[in-house]
Amino acid sequence: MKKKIRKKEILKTAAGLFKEKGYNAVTMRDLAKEMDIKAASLYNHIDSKQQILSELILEVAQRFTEGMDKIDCKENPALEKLEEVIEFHIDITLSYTDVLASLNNDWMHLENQELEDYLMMRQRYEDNFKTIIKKGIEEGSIQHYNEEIMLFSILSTLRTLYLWYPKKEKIKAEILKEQMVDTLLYGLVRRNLT
Amino acid sequence: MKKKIRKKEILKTAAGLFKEKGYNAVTMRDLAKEMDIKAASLYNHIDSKQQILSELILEVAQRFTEGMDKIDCKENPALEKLEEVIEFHIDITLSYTDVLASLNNDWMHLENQELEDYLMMRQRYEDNFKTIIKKGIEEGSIQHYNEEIMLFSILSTLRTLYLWYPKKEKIKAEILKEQMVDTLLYGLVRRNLT
DNA sequence: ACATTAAACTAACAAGCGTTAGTTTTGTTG
DNA sequence: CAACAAAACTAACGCTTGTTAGTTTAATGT
Repeated sequence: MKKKIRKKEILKTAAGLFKEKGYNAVTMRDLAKEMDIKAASLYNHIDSKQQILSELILEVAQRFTEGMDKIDCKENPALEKLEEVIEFHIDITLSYTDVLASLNNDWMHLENQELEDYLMMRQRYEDNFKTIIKKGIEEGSIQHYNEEIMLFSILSTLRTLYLWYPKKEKIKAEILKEQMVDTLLYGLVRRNLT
Repeated sequence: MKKKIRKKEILKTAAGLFKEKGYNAVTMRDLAKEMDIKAASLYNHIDSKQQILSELILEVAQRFTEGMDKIDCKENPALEKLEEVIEFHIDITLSYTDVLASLNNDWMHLENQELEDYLMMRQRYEDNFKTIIKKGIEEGSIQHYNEEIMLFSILSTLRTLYLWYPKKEKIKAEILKEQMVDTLLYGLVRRNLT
C-alpha cells in the first residue's frame, strides 16, 4: 500500500527533472539526490529508469485516448466536439504539465511494446481529431482550408501548452480555455461583420 | 578551405541524429559511424560535442533574429508584417528542419555565453512578435483577444512545423505558406459574411 | 517485546561516455 | 617523386552511467 505512495513520489520527481533536462540528461543519482536518498535506494520502489519513463508516458497517453473516445462517440455537431476536445486537452495539460514534457520530447526513448502502444494511441488520437474536422467541413461549419494544416495548427498549439502555461499563472484556467478556443477556432483577424 | 566542408558534413549529420534521438542520446561513436569513420577522427574537425550543438543552434537563431529585425523595422501595417513573419518563419523552417529540432529541444544543453546568447535572441524574437500583434490590435485589424494567447498560438505552431512538414512533402512550400497564413490568422470557423 | 518487512545504506560492477596522444594512411603541391 | 599537411587510424584515459549484492536501520503488526 504505502509502497505505491513512495513510488508515486519518485515518478513525480522524475517527471519534473525530465521536463527540465530531458530523459537522457537526468541520471538516477540526480533523481536520488532530489529525493534525498541514494541512487541504489530507488530500486526498492522501481525496476528501472526505463520503467519510470514508460509509466509516466503511458498513463497520460491513456487518459488522452479515453477522453477523446468519450467525446467522439457522442452525436454532437463537429464544432461542438471540437470545442470539447480543446477544453479537454487543456484540462489534461494543466494537471499533467511535467509529464507532458516527456510525452512530447522523450517518447522516442520508449522501447518495445511500450513504444508501440504509445505510437498507436497517438495515431488514434490524431485520426479522431482529423475526422471531427472533416465532419465540420462537410457540415459547413469549418473553413474549406487544408484539413491537415488545420489539424496541425490546433494540435501543435495544444501540445506545446505545457511549456507556456506554467509561465503565465495569472491566466486562470477557465479564462484560458475560453480564450484558447476563440483564438484557435476564430483566428486573430477581426472581420467587419461577424 | 576543404576542412570547412568536412566540418559542415559533420554538423549536418549531427543535426540529423540529434533530431531523431536528442542531443544526449547521440554519442560521438554514433556520429562517427554515421560518417563511416572512427570517433577520434571527428576531433580533427571539431573541438567538442558541445561545440557542434552550439554552432548548429546559434547559426539558426541568428537567422531568425536578423530576419525578424528586417521585417520589423519597415513601416508596414501590422497585419502585413504578421504575414511576412509567418512566411519568413516557414522559409527558415524548410531550409533548417533538422537543426530546428535541436533549437527546440536541446537548447538547454548549451552552456555559458552560448546559452545566454540563445536566450537573448529568443526573447528578442518573441518581444518583436508581440509588439506587432499589439500594434495590430491598436490598428483594429486584430481581434481583441488576449495577446499572449494569440502570440503563443501562432508561435507554437510555427515552432513545431519542423516536425510535421517533412511527413507531408506533397504540400508544396508556396501552398503551405498561403494556407498556413489563412489558418493562423483567419481561424477554422467559417463565418456567414466575410 | 519481538519478529517481520520495508526502505534506507555502502560498495562495487561492467559498460559506455567524451576526449587525448601518438601513429599511419591519404591526398596535395612544388 | 619527395615533402608536407590533412585526415584517418589504434589504444587508452578518467569519469559517469544504470544497476546489483549484501547489510543496516526504521517502521509495523502481533
